[in-house]
Amino acid sequence: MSPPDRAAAAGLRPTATGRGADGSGRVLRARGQKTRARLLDAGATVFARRGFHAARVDDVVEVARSSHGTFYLYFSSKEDLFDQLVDRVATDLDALIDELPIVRDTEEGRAELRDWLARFAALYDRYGSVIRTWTEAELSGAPIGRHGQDVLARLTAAMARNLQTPARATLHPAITALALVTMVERLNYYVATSQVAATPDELLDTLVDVVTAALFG
Amino acid sequence: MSPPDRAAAAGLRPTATGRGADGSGRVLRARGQKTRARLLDAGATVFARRGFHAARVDDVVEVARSSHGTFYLYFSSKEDLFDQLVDRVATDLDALIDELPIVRDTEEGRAELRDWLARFAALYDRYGSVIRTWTEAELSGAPIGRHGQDVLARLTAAMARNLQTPARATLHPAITALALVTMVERLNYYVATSQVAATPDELLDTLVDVVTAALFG
Amino acid sequence: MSPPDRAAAAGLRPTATGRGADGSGRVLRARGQKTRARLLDAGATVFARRGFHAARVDDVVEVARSSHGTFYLYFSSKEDLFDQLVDRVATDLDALIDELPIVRDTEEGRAELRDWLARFAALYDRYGSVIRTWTEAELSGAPIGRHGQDVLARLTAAMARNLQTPARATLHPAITALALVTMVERLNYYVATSQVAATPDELLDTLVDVVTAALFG
Amino acid sequence: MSPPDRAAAAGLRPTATGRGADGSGRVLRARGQKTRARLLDAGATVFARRGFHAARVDDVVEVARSSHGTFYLYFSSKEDLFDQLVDRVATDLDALIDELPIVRDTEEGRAELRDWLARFAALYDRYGSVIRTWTEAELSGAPIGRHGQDVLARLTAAMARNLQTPARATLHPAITALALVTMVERLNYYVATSQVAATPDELLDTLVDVVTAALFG
DNA sequence: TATGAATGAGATTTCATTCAT
DNA sequence: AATGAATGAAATCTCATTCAT
Repeated sequence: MSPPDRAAAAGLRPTATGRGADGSGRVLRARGQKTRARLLDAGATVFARRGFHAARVDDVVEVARSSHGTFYLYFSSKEDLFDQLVDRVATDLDALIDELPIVRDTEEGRAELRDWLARFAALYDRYGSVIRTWTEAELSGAPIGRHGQDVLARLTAAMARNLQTPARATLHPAITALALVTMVERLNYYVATSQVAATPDELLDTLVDVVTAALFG
Repeated sequence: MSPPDRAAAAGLRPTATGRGADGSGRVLRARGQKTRARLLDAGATVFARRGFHAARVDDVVEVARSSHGTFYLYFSSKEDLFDQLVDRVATDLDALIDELPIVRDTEEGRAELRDWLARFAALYDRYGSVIRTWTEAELSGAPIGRHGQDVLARLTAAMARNLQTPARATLHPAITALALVTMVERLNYYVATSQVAATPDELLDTLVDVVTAALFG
Repeated sequence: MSPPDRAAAAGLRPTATGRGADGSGRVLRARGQKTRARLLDAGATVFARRGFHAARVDDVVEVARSSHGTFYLYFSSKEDLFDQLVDRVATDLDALIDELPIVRDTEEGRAELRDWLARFAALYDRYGSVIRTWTEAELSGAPIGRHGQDVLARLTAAMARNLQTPARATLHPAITALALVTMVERLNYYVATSQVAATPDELLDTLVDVVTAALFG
Repeated sequence: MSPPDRAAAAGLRPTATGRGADGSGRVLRARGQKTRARLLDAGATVFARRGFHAARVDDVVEVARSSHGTFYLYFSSKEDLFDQLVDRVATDLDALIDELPIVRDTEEGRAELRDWLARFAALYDRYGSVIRTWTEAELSGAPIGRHGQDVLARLTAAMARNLQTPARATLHPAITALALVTMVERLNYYVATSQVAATPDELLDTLVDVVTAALFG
């Protein structure tokens, strides 16, 4: 009745080496790797365009110039595709989070912050679609939503380290950090989706200004 | 938290005349008014839980303890229900936008800002579900999304008036305003959905601090 | 993501009264009862013709002159339909099992046995399709298969009571009983599916003879 | 239990010449023979586990540790694989049918019957999976099913020869024979699939007893 | 005014078969 | 001789909407 989940059974979880993570055996050759990557990219594109629910597998395979059958060779469901995209983004984002600098109100400090924000913007430009979809309701309860919340929590915690200075002792660290983080995320969102007319440079300059002001006002 | 008079008024305002919104010119008696209100409330609840796409008419009528047939007596489609909810929220929000004070770095100015933010929070507590769903709707470029964008634009414009002072002339007005607005919206979102542990008071205090700092840093 | 199973949630489990067995609320009116019955009958027909796997929901709704949507209003899946049919058959069969007579080698005893076998044949004629499908492989592990095994076990146990006489003490009760039961079932199968040319009367006469001979040989 | 020489011989007999069964006239070398045998064995296993319809080529090649491409090198379709398995079994079964003894109610006669039943059990142990699947195939009226019916008819006819004695002239020969045959088949089925707890010896003893009783009761 | 029932277009998913290496 | 990859027709299932009472 319940057919063995081929993709899952085959251990297709994404790994750069193309070897299933559970060691169950299936190894993807070059061509398979390419197809899988094409489907992941297409997924990012389509989820960005329509959100998780409105996105159809049909759209994904069309963008990837593949077929339904092929899709289910690599992903056990639409949700699985999203999961794997989330994994990818979370990994990249975690790496970035580790590098969030302690903001200083100096020429150098501002340069460091600006650089980090630029890298965040680059990542957002590529995978913002997935990040935005984290927010999409109903998923919030599911493990996916949780995953997104975890990353958000780590980012906020990293930002909160900036508030452990006497200067801003009066601010509630968790809330302030979250305020700054969401501001950064949303602004990137509005710029990435062209809902506000601003150049990337203007975005960065403003963010550096506002964040610094908030921290050292 | 949610101001009762506002909510009650908003519940009926769009059809205060008792005229059905489906263009049929049908006049609603007391019982019909009540059913319609129940469906609208249920819609807000369900859209909040699942988002626009994942929300099923089935869910709405179940929450409203009504039936499919009845639903289509009051709304011509699922989208229509959402539209009417948006109308309700947009009206209330526009009224609030008109009252956004010019922020001043004085005891009195902070009190005014705090008061405004409290009223925003109250509105968000009640109708945040719909506001959040705007984001999802925006992705599809539907007229609904446009409606949301308009309100956002008006709110941002109002906030931008705060930046036309010499003090902050260096900041990009549109972006900064948008940054502050989204920060306020998102923080309310995270508090309303209990994704961050903070009391409403802490939220308000922090927002007043950060907004003031950003404007007068 | 996982939409609430409408049929299951609605408590549509079959009950003559049309009230959900779990008391969850949904009550079927006359029309609904009729449609559900039509679908169950169609299921029996189609499963008989093609077996469980080859049967398509398409076939079932066509025979019932209904639609896909309606089908899933009453059954959560093809398997659920089968489950409910099994329930129905198992209940009837259990009632019959209780009445299996102790076989006696007298005119009267043979008449009793013949009568029972006739009733079994009637039931088999109606629901043999479902009974046969119990056998269909892979189902054996699933709860469905188990259900079938249970009924078989009860029938065999009832038959085994016939062997607790000194006369046949040398026979292995469980195996002998099973041998007789399967013989009865299979013969009905071959007659019902016209794979052997025999009249119902010939079938009954032969079965009475062989069973009696086996027990009193 | 399964007589090694028989099974081994049967494994290759249909293509003992090394000629592919797909009509391509391809001549198989040792390696090809081995692969083909592995696929046939895997087919028997999988058909047993899931039945004809539920069995996927995927499962077969996985059990055979081969690939889809290879499968279609040896078999033109899933049905072809089943056909070839049926051929294999039918050949063995026909040989056995020819040896069905005329049952006599003597020590020697019982020994002969017991020996024959033991050989049947051995064959069933090995290929019962395919025999069982005949039943499923019969439902669809496919040529495969017909094949199975033919073998059954021959077996029944052979058994019917046992009834042409004055002693049992009152019994309907075809039905009685079929009754005995199906009893033998089903009992082997239940023992082979461990659905009844009985040793092969108990099975044989009981079958000899019941068959003899039925014929000479 | 209300509602249970019915519908069918459209989405997801499966799997036998073919292809390219 | 072997195989990983790709395909698409066909199946299952969902749900917004209409119908009949």
